[in-house]
Amino acid sequence: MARRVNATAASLLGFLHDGPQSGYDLVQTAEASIGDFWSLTRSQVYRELAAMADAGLVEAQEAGARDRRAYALTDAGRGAFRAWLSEPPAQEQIRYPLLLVLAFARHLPPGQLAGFVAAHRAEHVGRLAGYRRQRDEALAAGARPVDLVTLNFGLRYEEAVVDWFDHLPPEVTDG
Amino acid sequence: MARRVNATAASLLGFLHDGPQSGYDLVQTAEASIGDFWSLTRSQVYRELAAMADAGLVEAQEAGARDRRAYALTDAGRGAFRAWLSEPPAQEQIRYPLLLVLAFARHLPPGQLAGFVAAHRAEHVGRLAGYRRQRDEALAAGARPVDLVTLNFGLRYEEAVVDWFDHLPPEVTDG
DNA sequence: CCGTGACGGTCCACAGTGGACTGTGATGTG
DNA sequence: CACATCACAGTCCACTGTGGACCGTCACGG
Repeated sequence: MARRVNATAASLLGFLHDGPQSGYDLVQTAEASIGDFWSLTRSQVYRELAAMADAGLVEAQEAGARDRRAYALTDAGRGAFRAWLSEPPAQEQIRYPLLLVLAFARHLPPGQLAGFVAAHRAEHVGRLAGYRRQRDEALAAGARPVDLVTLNFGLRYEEAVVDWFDHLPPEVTDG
Repeated sequence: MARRVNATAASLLGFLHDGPQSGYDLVQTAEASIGDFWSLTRSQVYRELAAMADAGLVEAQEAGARDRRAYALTDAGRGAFRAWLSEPPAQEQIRYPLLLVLAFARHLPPGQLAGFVAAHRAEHVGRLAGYRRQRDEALAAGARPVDLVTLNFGLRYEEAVVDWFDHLPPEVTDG
């Protein structure tokens, strides 16, 4: 009985539906397609691939140049992926260190915060611009609404965050 | 030289500024005050307390009833906390399994998603209502804007998410 | 007086993060 | 051509984070 896979492993199985890929490829693929709301690291990918190979969910192919080793989906892997898809997804997790600092702001010398806040705001403004560009490109390429759901999440999220930054009280934004 | 503390340990040091607390207390305190954007678990709290006691950042007091053991801040702990506050906070992390499922929606039988989506929407609607109640209570109690910054983040976030849910294409919401 | 449940903590397995490190092939420049 | 450089591909480790199982202890209601 193939052990239940975790969400990260499942995402790898998902990508392998499009053909065998190496760990390195999978990191790139994942970063590009789900990286905005699902982080994963090299270490994790190789660990999961090894574990899934053990469990028969994927099959390692012959190593190519530079030890490059592609993994192919097996039927058991396809089954494990479908099983994962049918489980109710867990709630999202957010950890925001800046909010932690804000929560302890009374312990900070005044003015200390402004720089941190400005840097984070700039980061979010940049991400928002990036998402808008992505959306425009996708629409120009004829994407359907259903293709934009995850991108739209990012858009709304970043809009909300930038809006929040723009309504912070002066105690927090004045350097 | 007191080792640099991580954000979780630092938050414990922050809470201990208000007086000695046990690990159990700290879990409650943290859950109530920063739980919405900074998760931590029992295991982690006891682990960090032990490590910080080793490093001299906190001091364990005599065990009371039920092995209850309170920890008190030391000067080194106060220093480590201030050092942490002065570091630029990292970017936030979001991991949203539902988006992962949506990203792989083409592998799902139609109709499968609707239930998941509805459940998550309901959860967010509930959280939004809770935040609004909290805000109203805080305002009624005379809170200043600066006291509401983290709560406002939650409010804007949940508003954005619910709005996103309300604009999902029918392929995703129809059961 | 006893069952139940909140209190308070320990322990473990698994998952996730990030950096250090190794070696290899492609590439472009003197 | 030789060689420096850099992207590729993977390994490994320490630390951090998550969640559940488990244990004993006290308080309180029936």
